[in-house]
Amino acid sequence: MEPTAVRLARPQRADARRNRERILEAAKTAFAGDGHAQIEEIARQAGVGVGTVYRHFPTKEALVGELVSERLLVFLRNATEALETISDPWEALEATLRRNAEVVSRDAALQQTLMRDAAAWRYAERPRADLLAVTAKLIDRAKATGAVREDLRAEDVPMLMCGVCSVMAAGGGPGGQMDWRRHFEFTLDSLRPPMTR
Amino acid sequence: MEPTAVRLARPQRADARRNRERILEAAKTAFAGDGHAQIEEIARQAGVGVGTVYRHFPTKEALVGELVSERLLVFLRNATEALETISDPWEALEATLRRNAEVVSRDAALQQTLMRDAAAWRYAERPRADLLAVTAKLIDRAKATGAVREDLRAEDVPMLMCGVCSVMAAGGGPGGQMDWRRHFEFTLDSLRPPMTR
Amino acid sequence: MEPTAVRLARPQRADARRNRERILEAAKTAFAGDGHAQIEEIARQAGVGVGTVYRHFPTKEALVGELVSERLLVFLRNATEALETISDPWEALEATLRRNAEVVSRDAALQQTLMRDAAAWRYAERPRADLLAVTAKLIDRAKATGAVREDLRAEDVPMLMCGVCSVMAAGGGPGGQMDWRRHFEFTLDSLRPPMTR
Amino acid sequence: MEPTAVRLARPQRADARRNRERILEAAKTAFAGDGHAQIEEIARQAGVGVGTVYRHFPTKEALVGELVSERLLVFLRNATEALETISDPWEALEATLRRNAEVVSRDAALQQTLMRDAAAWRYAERPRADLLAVTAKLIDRAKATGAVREDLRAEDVPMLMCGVCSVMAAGGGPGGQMDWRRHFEFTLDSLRPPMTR
DNA sequence: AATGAATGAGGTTTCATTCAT
DNA sequence: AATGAATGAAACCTCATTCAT
Repeated sequence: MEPTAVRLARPQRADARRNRERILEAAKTAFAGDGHAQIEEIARQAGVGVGTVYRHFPTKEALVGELVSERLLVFLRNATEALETISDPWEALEATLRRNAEVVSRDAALQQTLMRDAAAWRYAERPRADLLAVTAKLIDRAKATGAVREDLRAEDVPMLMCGVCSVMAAGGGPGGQMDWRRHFEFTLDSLRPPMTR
Repeated sequence: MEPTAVRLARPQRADARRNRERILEAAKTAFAGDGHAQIEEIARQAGVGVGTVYRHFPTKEALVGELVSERLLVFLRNATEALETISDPWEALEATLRRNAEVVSRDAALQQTLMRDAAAWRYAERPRADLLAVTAKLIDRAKATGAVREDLRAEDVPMLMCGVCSVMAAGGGPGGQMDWRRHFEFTLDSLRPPMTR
Repeated sequence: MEPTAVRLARPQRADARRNRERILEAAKTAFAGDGHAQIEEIARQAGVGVGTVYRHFPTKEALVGELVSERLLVFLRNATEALETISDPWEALEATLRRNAEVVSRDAALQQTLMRDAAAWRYAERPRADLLAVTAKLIDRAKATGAVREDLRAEDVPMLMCGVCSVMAAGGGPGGQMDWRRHFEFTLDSLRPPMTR
Repeated sequence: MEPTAVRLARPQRADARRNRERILEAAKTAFAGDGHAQIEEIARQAGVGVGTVYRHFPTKEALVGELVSERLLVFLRNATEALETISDPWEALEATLRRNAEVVSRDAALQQTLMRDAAAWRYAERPRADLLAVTAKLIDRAKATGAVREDLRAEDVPMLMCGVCSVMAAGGGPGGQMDWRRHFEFTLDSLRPPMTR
């Protein structure tokens, strides 16, 4: 199934791969709490030594960056799928954003990172670009039917989702009055063409 | 040696008050940079010892909370003023939000706090309630003219501004593509009544 | 006894001063072994927390530098004393070098540092310069009587003593055949004017 | 599967030997910088895995020891050659020392080791003994002509060279005033018979 | 024989907070 | 009231060596 000829870069030892996954998994869990996590704890949870973590990820930042990348790939998958399976342009865009928001809402790590650890983005350039491209397609299709405002750009989407994420991360907010789903609906509405007043 | 009789009426209160102000001022400056600040540095800038900082604020969190409170009072003032001086309901609301956003944009400390240091909100309960009350008046007036959506609530405003703040804090974001003013305009649009489609 | 007017810089709290001494003392002992020492261990020996060590010395290097400085002051004292009390120029120079070599021989930390931790020298610029000045006087006096070679310079002394130190640090050397006192005698001889052959 | 019969005569020894050479070469280069080197880096430079390094040398110390041995053999060759080709005893001794010093000066690894890594000497017993023997011959010849002091011993030479090496390793020293060649000249002078005063 | 993944004991440094002076 | 010295739990990262593949 895997044509050997294609294996250009190291096939990577099975156990190493498994460890890598375990570390990523442990990191995800560790960050999930409040967005903070120590390498030692991640290592312990993954059942490996700290050195192993550092073998796989040169820096804590790189580890977080990988987490972000992984998530972006999920976003990308959702976006691509919506583009291909949902015929109504607005519905496709909405479904994409809604699914991705739900994905993020399950993981504080990403929220925190999407917003504050700007440096980690460096490690996720590729998936970010890809996601942006698909987003642009979704938007263009929607513009064609007049479902979204004319001035909407693909780059607006991460910006808008950043806002949604911040509400998630606020965790209910001061009076427990912050509901990210409500914020999300406002955000969706803001994508619509303006009223003719 | 110490005239006890005088102490009852809180003598040298002036000294303490001045120190308090100095600490707050120093903290504002310190946080302004990137939202991080060490107590020791704040103390030095204020020209006092760390111990003095802790005499005035039991905890770093409390200090940040006070900063937030102060800012909320500014918000409150802006909101009250708009309510009293701008006759058009929508313009009053818009002006309030715009001014307050500009205020926040000048100070990373508040941005960071508004979003991540949820705990600090505890120390600002009073001004928060007051601000909410005035905001409610601004919104009600606007609803009466149909300028804003019917389901808009005063509690939505901090939530929406949280989103705007997060974009400020992102400082341009990954590709330097995040512009909080643009996000603010989207947010304003989302307050409007939905199109009749 | 202490004229208050003179107290220009912080009188420094008594306990702080004591701690500083204790840390220095502990560091001396710790390094004495094999020239290696950990901050934690030094702190424990001094009966203080690591933080205290870092309050007094910003960096491990700075701590070592202080150790070097202290030692240089001892050298300086020996040199000055010899200059003042020993009338024969050669004997004064010889006594200085001999005493200082003995001082160093009791402490591996300094030996190691004198030779390998070049960076630590930065923290000892002042005493180094002073020592060099007195050494120059000792040498000039000796030159006048023809007791030392004409081309000898004050800067040669640290260089020559570096050699002696390295033999100390070698601790007997491979076959246990290295005796720094013997090396010292060779070194002394090399200061003499060349034979007329 | 594995032809046991053949294995008795140590087959593929060529491979192993080549690896060994490559490791040694890489180590030499790696140490040349500042005397520090990590096994992993050495392995990479040699194009082998760390495990292979450890197969050839049980310990980092042993590897360094081998490096020292190699160098001692060069010294030995120089000494032997001088003994055979230079008729004037003093000139032969001087040339030997001068050449060997130059050799060392090109390689920080050896300098560092000659002085501080006393343990590594253990791995170089044999060449050390040989070198000592030839040195003794050089010295004896020189003594016969009165060119060197009567109390000079072969064992003094490594001791004296240790001093010279330390000056090399100091790399210019604190004020950049340490010149190992100057130290070497002093050292040479100290070998001479004392003046009759 | 070779590989390189894994280990984990260090090592340095930071900083919110407490407490003796 | 004020001071700033002291604390010590984290936090990140390195590297000689072992061991499964």
